[in-house]
Amino acid sequence: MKTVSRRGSLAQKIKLSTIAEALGVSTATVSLALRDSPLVADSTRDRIKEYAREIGYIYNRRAASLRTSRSGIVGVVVHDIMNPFFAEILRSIETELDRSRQTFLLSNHYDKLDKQRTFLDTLLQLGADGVIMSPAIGTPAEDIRMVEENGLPAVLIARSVPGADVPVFRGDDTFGTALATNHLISLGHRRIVMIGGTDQTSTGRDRYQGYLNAMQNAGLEVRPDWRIPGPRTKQAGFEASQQFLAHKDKPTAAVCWNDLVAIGLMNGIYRAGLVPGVDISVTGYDDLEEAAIATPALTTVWNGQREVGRRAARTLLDRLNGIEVHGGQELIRPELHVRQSTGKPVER
Amino acid sequence: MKTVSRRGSLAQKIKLSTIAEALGVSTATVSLALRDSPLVADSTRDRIKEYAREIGYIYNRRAASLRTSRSGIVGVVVHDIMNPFFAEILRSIETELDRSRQTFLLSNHYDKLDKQRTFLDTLLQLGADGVIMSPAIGTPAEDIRMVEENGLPAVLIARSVPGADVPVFRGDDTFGTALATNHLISLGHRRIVMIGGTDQTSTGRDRYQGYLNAMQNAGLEVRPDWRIPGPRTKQAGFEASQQFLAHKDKPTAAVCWNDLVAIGLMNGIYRAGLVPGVDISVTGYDDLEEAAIATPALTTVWNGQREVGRRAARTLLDRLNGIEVHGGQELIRPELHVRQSTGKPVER
DNA sequence: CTGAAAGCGCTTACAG
DNA sequence: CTGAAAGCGCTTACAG
Repeated sequence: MKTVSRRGSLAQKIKLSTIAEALGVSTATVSLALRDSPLVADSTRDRIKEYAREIGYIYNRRAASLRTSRSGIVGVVVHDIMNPFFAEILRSIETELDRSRQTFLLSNHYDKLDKQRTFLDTLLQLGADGVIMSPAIGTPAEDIRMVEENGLPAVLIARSVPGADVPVFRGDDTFGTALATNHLISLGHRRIVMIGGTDQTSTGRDRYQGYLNAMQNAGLEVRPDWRIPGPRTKQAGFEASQQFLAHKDKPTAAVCWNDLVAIGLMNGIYRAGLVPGVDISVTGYDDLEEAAIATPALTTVWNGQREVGRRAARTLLDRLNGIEVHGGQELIRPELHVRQSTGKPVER
Repeated sequence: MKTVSRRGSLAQKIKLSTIAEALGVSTATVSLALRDSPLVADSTRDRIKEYAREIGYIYNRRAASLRTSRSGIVGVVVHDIMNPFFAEILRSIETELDRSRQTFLLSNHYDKLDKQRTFLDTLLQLGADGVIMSPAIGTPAEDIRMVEENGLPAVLIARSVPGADVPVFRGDDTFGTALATNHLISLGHRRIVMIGGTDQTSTGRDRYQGYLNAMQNAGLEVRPDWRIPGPRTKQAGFEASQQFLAHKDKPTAAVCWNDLVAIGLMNGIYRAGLVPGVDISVTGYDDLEEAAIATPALTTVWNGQREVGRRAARTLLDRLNGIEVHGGQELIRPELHVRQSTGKPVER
């Protein structure tokens, strides 16, 4: 157990000029050679690259970026990267950005505007090339405009910001929730509750609207207390189960905000001695990998996470490469995946 | 739907000298004022800061960092940030780093050495101040030494790298797995299987060793085919359930690599018409938030994720601040949390 | 308490 | 195909 010091003993910093002097060429030539410029003779290039590798040269991106004003950094900020819904989006963004050798700088904002602002500020200070964001609740269009005006192009995912004229990629939530609700109605359910979510995001409003549309089109009554709003976590779903089961109207089915809420709810239903999919039907939303192996396997709505991430990343890369891109929303069409958590209603 | 161009129309870049000229002071004074140096008169400082805010000045960290060779960036690389085990560690790292106003740059390596190397390289190029890593399987000590020698101090979490003389924070896996195994033995189980994990990581070897120790200390037989190695996911646990249930020796309990595997296994047990915690006892590892709301609530080993993250971050920050720090491993002592997924054995 | 000047390590016209 | 020189936007001795 010996003590370690802050810095290793680096003999002395190796830089372009170190190589240039050693090989008797100019720094311009070294710079061009290392970036495979056709302006440099093959033999010169090979000599330079070989020598650079040999002495362990490390390219200084700060210096380069200061000069070129391109950093190779793309920021990504979402509510919570540990949420599997965002996780799946992030994976496809990562794949796309890796391909273009962009470094991606990730952050959570936990729906806190000031955390989001701090992050955007960091990106501006680092001279990031662009940002992909799922905006925090209450993000004003002005915040988006500010970063854009400072040379940081933005692309939105999952949520839109009214008044912000940038590309947005998200699922068609109204349509998707209607799919789930209609599925329950077609099984014979009449008393259907919606659990989770909030009116404060575009997603929240849209999903509730989809539920309302489906209920009303079927001529079913919608009671205000049939909506149990709340966080979008397993824990919240678990806790909502008590409120749900104690409901005097004995609802027979629940349309859940997402798979996490649905899985939590199903756990709560089990704890109460009932069987989800038999005694109570439950639908999720997102079709996380986990949905298929839940018990019972969860009927849910596939929300195109991969697609959202892929298209958002590509659109941003296009903007970086000077390709013109359309502002405005692009909706991915969701699909219903029927599994075992839904069935015909039984009277309790 | 109008087209958006790559860059907003930024009138012209505002920099220190813009402010200096406007206010008739030097850039040195502006620089010092913005960083609250006591060298600057209060009134001068206030004038400068006020004006900077007014015209929307954005600090250029690349330029500053080029000059000072400190970037304010700390890299964090783990197998998979979406894995809830790492997620909990990351959250506490985030909290610590936020407090010190360090930007944290996150990456997955998915246990691919070259992805890890690319990331470390990026950190070196960006002049990152330090790195916290859960090293990919097979990471040679040489890789750690290289980054350290290039001025990037490293701290390891969750896994150690033999021969690398840097601080390591992880749970005491041998002890923890022995806790779980002993718990099952004390309930009366004799045929206990270990599911998930691999011999290729220090964690994998240690956890298996803990299981072996407990079994042997109790004088119980350990058969080679009582180990079902595999990935550390729900999916893997789910799939292992078939192999487990088909076992000719009819094991009555399973020590799982982690909570994810345990939850997947329990789902598989349900699917087979058996009840975990009654017909088969199952233990997890990590005590994720999810463990407490699983069905049945999972008996598991708390692994000190928060603690690991917090101490790793603090140790790195100490190194950055020139405080001497001890290399070598620090083990967090795990605790057994008994819930409903374990009980006395029943003969099948 | 403030200013003039050098320099961090690159890249990019420009000249040859 | 290669080199000399300017400049990206900061910070830091140094001088006053």
